[in-house]
Amino acid sequence: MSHATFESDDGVLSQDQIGSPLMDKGKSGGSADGGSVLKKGPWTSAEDAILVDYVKKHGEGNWNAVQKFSGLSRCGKSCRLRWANHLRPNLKKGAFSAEEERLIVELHAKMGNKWARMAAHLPGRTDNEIKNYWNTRIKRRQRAGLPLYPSELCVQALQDGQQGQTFCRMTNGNKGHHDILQSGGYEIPDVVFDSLKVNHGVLPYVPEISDISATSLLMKGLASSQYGGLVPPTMPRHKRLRQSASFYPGYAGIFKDAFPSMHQFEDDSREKLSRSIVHPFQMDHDPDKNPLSFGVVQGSHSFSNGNSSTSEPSYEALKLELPSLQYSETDLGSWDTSSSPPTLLESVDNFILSPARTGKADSECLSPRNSGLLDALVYESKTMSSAKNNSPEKSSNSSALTPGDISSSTLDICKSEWEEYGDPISPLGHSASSVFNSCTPMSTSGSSLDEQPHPDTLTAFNMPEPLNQFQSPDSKHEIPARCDVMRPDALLASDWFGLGSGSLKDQSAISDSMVSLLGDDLCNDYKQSIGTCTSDQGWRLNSCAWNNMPSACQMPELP
DNA sequence: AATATGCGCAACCGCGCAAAT
DNA sequence: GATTTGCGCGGTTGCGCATAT
Repeated sequence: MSHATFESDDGVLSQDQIGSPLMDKGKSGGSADGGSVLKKGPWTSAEDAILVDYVKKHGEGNWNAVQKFSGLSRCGKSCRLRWANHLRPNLKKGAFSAEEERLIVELHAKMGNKWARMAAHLPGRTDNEIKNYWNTRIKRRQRAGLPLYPSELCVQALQDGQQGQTFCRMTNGNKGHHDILQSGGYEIPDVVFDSLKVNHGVLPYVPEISDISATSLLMKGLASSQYGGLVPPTMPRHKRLRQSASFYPGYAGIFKDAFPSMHQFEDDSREKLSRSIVHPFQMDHDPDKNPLSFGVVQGSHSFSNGNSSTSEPSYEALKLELPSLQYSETDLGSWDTSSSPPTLLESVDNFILSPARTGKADSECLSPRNSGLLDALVYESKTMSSAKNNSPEKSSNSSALTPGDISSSTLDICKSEWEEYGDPISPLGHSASSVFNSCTPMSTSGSSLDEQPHPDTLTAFNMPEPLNQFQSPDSKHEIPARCDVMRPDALLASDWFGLGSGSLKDQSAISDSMVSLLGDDLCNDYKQSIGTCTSDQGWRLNSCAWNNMPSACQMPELP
C-alpha cells in the first residue's frame, strides 16, 4: 500500500477519531517526525498494509523507524503491537481451542501473568490474546463461582510430571500442595523460577517448583492492582499502611517510619521470634543466615519432602515469577531479593497482618478473582451445604469445635470480617457473602479433621503442607493443615508452630513480639479480638475470636 | 423500541530493562 | 558512569456488540 493511499485513509480516520478519547488524550500523539501527529486508535487496513510492507522490506524491529520510512503516523510501539498482535504471519485467529485453553490454564498456573512467556508456548497466539482470554476467564469463572484452575490440572500434572518435582510437587502424599499454591485463596500458581531450572515434564515449560512464599504470594496478590487492589478504601489508614508494608518486603523504611515499633521489633523481637518460632523447628534462627526462617516464608516447599534438614533456604526462591496473584511487577521487584535477602523482620512482617488486617485481607484472600487453582472451591461448592449444616451454636463454642465447626466458622469469620468493615461489597462488587459462598476455599467439607484433606482442597488459610509435615513429622497427630501463616493469631493460637499450649514461654515471647510488632494499641485490639495469653492455659482465645478465626487458625484439641 | 448493562477485544499507557551513545 | 534509545511486558482503558430491562 502506498504512502499516498495511507494518507488518504488517514485523513478519513482522523475525522473518525476526532471525538476519540485516545486522540483527545494526545499524550503521545505529539510530533514525532516533522511535526506530524501520531495517530492513535484503531488501525485501518491501509495502515496495516503499510506496516506489513515495511516489515517485509526491513524486517521486524526498529519500530521507531517505521514512521520515518513508511510515513505511517504511528509510533513505534503501536506498530510493534499491531504487527505482533495482528499482522505477523502464522497468527491464529478466533477462539482458543480446548487444548489451548487447557494449556493456558496450566501455563498460568505455572507462570502467573507472564503472558509473553505463555504465548511462546502457544504458537500463533499473542500475549495480548492470552491476557485477554485470561482476564475474561477470570470474570467468567468468577461469575460462575468456579475456580480458575480445574482440579484435573493438578491431577494431571501429578500423573504426567515427575512426582514431587513438577507442577504439584507439593502435593505429596495426602497433603495439598495447593495449600500453598492457593494460599490465601489467591490464585497462587506454582512459581516459576527462571533462575533455577526449567521444564520438568508436564508442560513444555514447567519449571521446577522451588520454594515459594505463600505469604509473599499472598502479599502480592493482595497488592494486586489489576484486581482492584487489596486494601479496600474503607480500611482504616493504619491498617492499609500495615498491609501495604507487609505487601512490600522492600517497604522496610517506610514501614518503619510509620511504625517505629517495628524497629523495636527488629531489634528486640527478632531474637524472640527466632527463638520462639524458628528454633522449635531447629532451624537456623540466625536471621542473617536464615532470613526466611519463618517457616512458611522460607521455602515451604523445602519442607514438602519432609526433610527440612536438606532444605537450604533458597534465596533464589525469592526470585519468583509473578504468580497469578496479579500483583504488580514492581511489587515483585521487592521480592527479587537475590542480592539482598529479606531480613527476618521482613519475613515476619509478612505475618504481621495484624488482626486489623485479617478482615479485609483475608477476605481478599478469598476473592474469587484470585481463586486460581482453587479447586477447593469446587470441592467446597459441592460440600458447602454440608458445611452450612454445622450449626452456629457449635461454632459459637470456643474450644469444642468439631471439624465441621471449623469449616463453618471459617465461613463465619470471613463474612463477619467483611461486615465488620462495613464494606459489604467486595472490590469486585461481590457481596462478601457471595464471595464466600461461592468461592471460599476453606471448607473442610465437614469432613473430619483426621480426614486427609482433599488433594485439591486448598484453603485460604491452609497451612502450607510442608509446614504441616514439619510440625508433625510422624503425622500421627496431624493437625489440620489449616493455619493462616499470614496471621499472627494463627501462630499464637495454633499449635502449629509447635508452641501449643505447653509452650507458654514461647507464646509469651511471641506475645511480646506482637506487642512490638503491632504496637500497644493495636496489640490491645489484637488481644481483645484474639485472646489473651494466660499463665495456666496458654493462649485463651476469646470465644468470639475463636469463632471468627478461620479454621485454619483454630487449634484443634490435642489428643 | 429505547435504554442500560455487561462483555470481549483491540489498543494504549506506563514502566522497566538492556543496549547504545 | 550517565543519558538516551529501543523494545517488551503487564495493566488498563475504551469501543463496539450483545443481551437484559
